Amino acid sequence: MRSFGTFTILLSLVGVRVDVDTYLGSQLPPLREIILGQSSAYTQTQFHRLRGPWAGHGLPPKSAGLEGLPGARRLLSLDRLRVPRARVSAWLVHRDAEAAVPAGQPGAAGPLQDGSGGDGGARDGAPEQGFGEEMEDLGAVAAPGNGDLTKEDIDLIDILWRQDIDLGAGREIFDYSHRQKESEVDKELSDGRERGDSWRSAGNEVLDRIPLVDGETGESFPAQVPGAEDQTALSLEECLRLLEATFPFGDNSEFPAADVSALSEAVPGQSRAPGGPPSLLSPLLAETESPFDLEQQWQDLMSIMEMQAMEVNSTSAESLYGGSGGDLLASNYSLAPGTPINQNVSLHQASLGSCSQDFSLFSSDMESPSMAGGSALLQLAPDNSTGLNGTFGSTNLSGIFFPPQMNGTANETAGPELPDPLGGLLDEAMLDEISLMDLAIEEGFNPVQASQLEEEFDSDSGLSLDSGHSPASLSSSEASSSSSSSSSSSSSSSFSEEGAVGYSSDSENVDFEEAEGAVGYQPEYSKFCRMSYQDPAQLHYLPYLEHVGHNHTYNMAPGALDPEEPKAPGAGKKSGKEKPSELLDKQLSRDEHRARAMKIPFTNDKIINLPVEEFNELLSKYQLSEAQLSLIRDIRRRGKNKMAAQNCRKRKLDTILNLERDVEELQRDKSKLLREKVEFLKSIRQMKQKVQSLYQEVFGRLRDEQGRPYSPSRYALQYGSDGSVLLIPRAPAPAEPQPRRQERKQKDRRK
DNA sequence: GGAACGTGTCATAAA
DNA sequence: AGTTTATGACACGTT
Repeated sequence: MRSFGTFTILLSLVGVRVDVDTYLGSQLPPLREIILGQSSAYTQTQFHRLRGPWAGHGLPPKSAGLEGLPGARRLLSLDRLRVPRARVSAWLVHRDAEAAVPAGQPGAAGPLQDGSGGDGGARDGAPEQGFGEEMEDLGAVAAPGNGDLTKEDIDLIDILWRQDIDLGAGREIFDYSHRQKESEVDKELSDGRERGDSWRSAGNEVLDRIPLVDGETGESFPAQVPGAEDQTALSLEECLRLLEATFPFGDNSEFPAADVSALSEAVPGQSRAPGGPPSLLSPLLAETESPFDLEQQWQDLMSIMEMQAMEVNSTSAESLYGGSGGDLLASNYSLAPGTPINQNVSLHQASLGSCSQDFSLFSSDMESPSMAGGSALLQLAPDNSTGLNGTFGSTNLSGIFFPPQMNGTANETAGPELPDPLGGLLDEAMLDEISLMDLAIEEGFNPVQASQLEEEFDSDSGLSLDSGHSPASLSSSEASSSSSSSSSSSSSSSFSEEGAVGYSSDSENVDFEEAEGAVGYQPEYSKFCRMSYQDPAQLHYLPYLEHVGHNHTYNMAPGALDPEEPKAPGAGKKSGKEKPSELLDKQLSRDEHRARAMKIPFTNDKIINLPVEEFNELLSKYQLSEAQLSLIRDIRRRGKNKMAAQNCRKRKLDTILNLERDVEELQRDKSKLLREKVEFLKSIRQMKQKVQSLYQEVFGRLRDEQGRPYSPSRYALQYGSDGSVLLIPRAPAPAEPQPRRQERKQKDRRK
């Protein structure tokens, strides 16, 4: 059974009774699956089936009115919509703000999308459609300030969204958020304001009106500064939403279940701290800006690369990737030779350069809302929002887990921050990945390959290890190898081939050596039948040829047919008197000529291919001179060595081909691993975002004895290994005494 | 004419 | 010890 300890933590902090049944009754998918995007386990159909009831019917009425926590919502929304996500988020923020405004807020851009609230049932269709609707809304509701989404932008978003769908891991997240957003909007428009819970409505308004800073994109949307009354309590939906957006696991493997009483104790005056939630939540959201920004920069760059790959891919005959960004990246490397360098640079920028820049990598259209959000943030929380951006903007990724430096000292990064187990990992992993990518670029192979792509990758010329050995050439070589093998085993055409291969117009006589090498007259023929002469069954054929093609050397006296005879074969070969015999001579190997010259009574095939016993037996049958025996032995030796050389070369070639194949395979594996690494990095990033969000949320709701919020610059939450949560003071400020320094609260609980 | 390639041959080592 | 096989090196012809 799933534990909802995390619920307990949050809900107890905000003074809301936990009703797990409400969650369970909401027919929500398991938090783990929704949030973590184990989604990948779902097929698209399954997912739509999964989200169907929720999207169609919305949350149960009991929990339906929560439009709050836009930031938390956006933690999930469009998480994988990288570059365009910023724009989409801007639009979402805008829409949220507008949704909150209809109550009469001046400056509302106009009527909110009716469709989004009423088309929940229709969203069960293909995700493309759903998003298409979104995009229509997006285009229609584009905010004057930041919503100048062009058709190109929308197309880009759509492409990336489809890409996310292909990625598998992203679609659920997206759809979940999408669904959630629909639900929220729907509730906002329909019954959200009719809710009798005035406090909740007020809270929602505040939450909706505070400067919205997209936790993922870092974009801020200038919303109207609310009355900023105290807003502490969250509805169950808010908590659910927050939890879902924060914790990936329902069983709270990372955060032990909280004890309600202990947590309540830890947050005295929790419920009515004036200006609490807005001032805390907004900096919370703002704080997420920079870390998200950093990582999103990286992610955006990845997305861009994927886009490039996609574009390149779309033009190529073979669709190299059907899956992940890594694949896209890989294909990008392979298919777009010009791009790798840019990607490389981009990666470096994202990982290194981005650490020192806040939004520099983003276009102006993104900076705009961010800046606006920042200013609004200062307005809302003048006492603790200062330097937030600076702090996180200059913090590397490893600092994402550090307690929020909500106050002052922008560069006070040191502090008693919590250790960041994932931060270092992420940094290292990113560095490794970058190095891997660099390596990949250096090696000229595509780094990332989806498992799905593996078959496709086989045809991926991007490996470009050896363009000459493309699968076609490989197969052809294999075919030739096999053919040669088969021919060697079949032995059918062997002997005729022997004649072709072995016989040129030469003889071995020293005088004839100039003709050596004529063997290669028919390379093709010999290539196909090179091993055929191993077949003894064909040995009888050669005598026939010998007799047919008479050699003028035969005219020589046996005594004159000394193997060392200088002139006879050569003269005959070059005489040109008898063209037919000359042609025939050219088909004879030197050894054949020698054998003829020496009047060897059996064929060279026999000489070469007969087993030793039979060969010796054959020799015993004839009265052969020593010269003849020597020639026969040489013929046999050379013949065997000739075959051996052919086999050796064939083996060598096969070895080369196999090695190339192995290299290809290893590169595929490497690419696959790299792609998996990228996926893991994404997961880690998401986890960190969620954990950070929860941290900030929890911390922001802590109150001291006087009901005042704790200063993030002075205190921090620390998670104990035993599951306890401690409020610990930060490093003491040199000038200012720490009144609550000794204060130490333990919120508690056990798993 | 020279490079690349294919082939045969030799020398040598190992089986 | 002789034979077979494997392989590097070389030479030569062909393209």
